[in-house]
Amino acid sequence: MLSSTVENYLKELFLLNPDGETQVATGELAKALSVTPGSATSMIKTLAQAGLVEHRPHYGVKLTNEGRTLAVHVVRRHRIVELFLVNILGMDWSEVHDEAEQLEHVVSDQVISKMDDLLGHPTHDPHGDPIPTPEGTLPVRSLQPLSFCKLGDTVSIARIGNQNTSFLKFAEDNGLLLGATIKVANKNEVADSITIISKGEEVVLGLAAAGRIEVEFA
Amino acid sequence: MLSSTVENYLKELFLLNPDGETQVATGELAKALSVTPGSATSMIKTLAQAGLVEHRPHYGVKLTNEGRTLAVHVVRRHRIVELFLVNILGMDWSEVHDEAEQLEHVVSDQVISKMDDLLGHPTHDPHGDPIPTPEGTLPVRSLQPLSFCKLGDTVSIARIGNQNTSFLKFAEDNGLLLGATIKVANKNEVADSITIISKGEEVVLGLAAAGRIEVEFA
DNA sequence: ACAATCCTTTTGATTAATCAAAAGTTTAAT
DNA sequence: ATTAAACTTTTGATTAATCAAAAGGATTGT
Ligand SMILES: [Mn+2]
Ligand SMILES: [Mn+2]
Ligand SMILES: [Mn+2]
Ligand SMILES: [Mn+2]
Repeated sequence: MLSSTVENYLKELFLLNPDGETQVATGELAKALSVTPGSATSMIKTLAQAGLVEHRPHYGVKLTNEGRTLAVHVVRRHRIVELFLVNILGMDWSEVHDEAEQLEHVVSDQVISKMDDLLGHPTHDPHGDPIPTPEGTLPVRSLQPLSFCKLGDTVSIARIGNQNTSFLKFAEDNGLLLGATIKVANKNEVADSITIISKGEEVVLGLAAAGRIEVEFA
Repeated sequence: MLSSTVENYLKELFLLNPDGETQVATGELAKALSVTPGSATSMIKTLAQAGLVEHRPHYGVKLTNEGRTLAVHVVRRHRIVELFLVNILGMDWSEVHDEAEQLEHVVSDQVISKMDDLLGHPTHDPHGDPIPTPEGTLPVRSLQPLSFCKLGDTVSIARIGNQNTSFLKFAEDNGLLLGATIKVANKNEVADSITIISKGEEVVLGLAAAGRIEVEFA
């Protein structure tokens, strides 16, 4: 049995490097998990010992196939739990991330399977993130950040890549929900801002924030 | 934040001594939690330090009011989760105890409250155990063990005081479900057995097993 | 080539939880 | 009153996870 801590490290390595192409820096991992770099180094060594990651000291770390498989299952549990909390228990999409962060480590495969049935085998979580299948494959979509859109583009919102509660509340308050159609009304690289029309209202966003909203052409 | 370990100790102390009248022996607690007596002693000292239990060395341990309140909340979470797993997710009553044993430590009050709403504010869990209110009060029923029944008694099953998976499966297979009406067809103190009619079929139980089935007169 | 800087790793300590086995207490039996 | 049995507590060690701070690599600018 993997500890919650180990599962969190594996999951974070996957999220920071989903394709397993790059190497994740120790400091980057440490920051994502809110631990000191020394703690991360120490855990990386443990995981390498267990064959779950490959570590090139001073260069970085990467999941092995075995580690990746385990990580993807944690992600599956996280996302199914999130969708369950929203769709079945009626919680707000801005609240469920922290709950799922804990639940992902204790819900059994059987519970996940029952939730999956009840939800009708969903492909995406409340934030638009793909839900891996039980076999570990991920649906792929080609999305682009809202910040890349050009003036006049009409797109629909497909993913919010920021789990922060207040960001999600802000998005909700301004009609920036999954599937919502929006139009780019202004874009000013110098002012670092983009203006969109959502539900007939103008909403102004910094480009950094807009970069965390992913869209597809409708 | 209390650790899962601390919550398990508090909960077990409550279950072993719900009325807070007797003292729980260190060894009894240790056995219930599957730890060595030394581990229990050590944790008891920690809990006493935190004001959650009162410890009389070599005599026993008892929850304080504060400890009891925390324990009852763990019990509430456990039982709501169990009922949720059965009624909403469709799991078997024989499987949910172990799941709930983990989930009770991570589900938030908000999740519990949503489950409670969805379940219609139930008063008892799938095994007939009372669900404490959010304020910590417990519904009381006066039940008696099936082993105390006399020949000819007709009673209905109100609680199964044994969470063991195979016991619960056996009970289910023999129609010994909550609310089922049964009749005592034979009782032999010497042979240590009792025979009941359940769904027209005879079922023979040892008196120890029958002692874990609690009934009320219909 | 040589610092300065920025990371990463190592070292040494700490905390929570546990166990095995030794030591101590209580109780019950002779 | 002793002794034995049963239980509890203490002691000493271990494991997982963490941190602060020291030490060690790598990179970049001069
Ligand atoms: Mn987590
Ligand atoms: Mn999500
Ligand atoms: Mn538990
Ligand atoms: Mn129960």
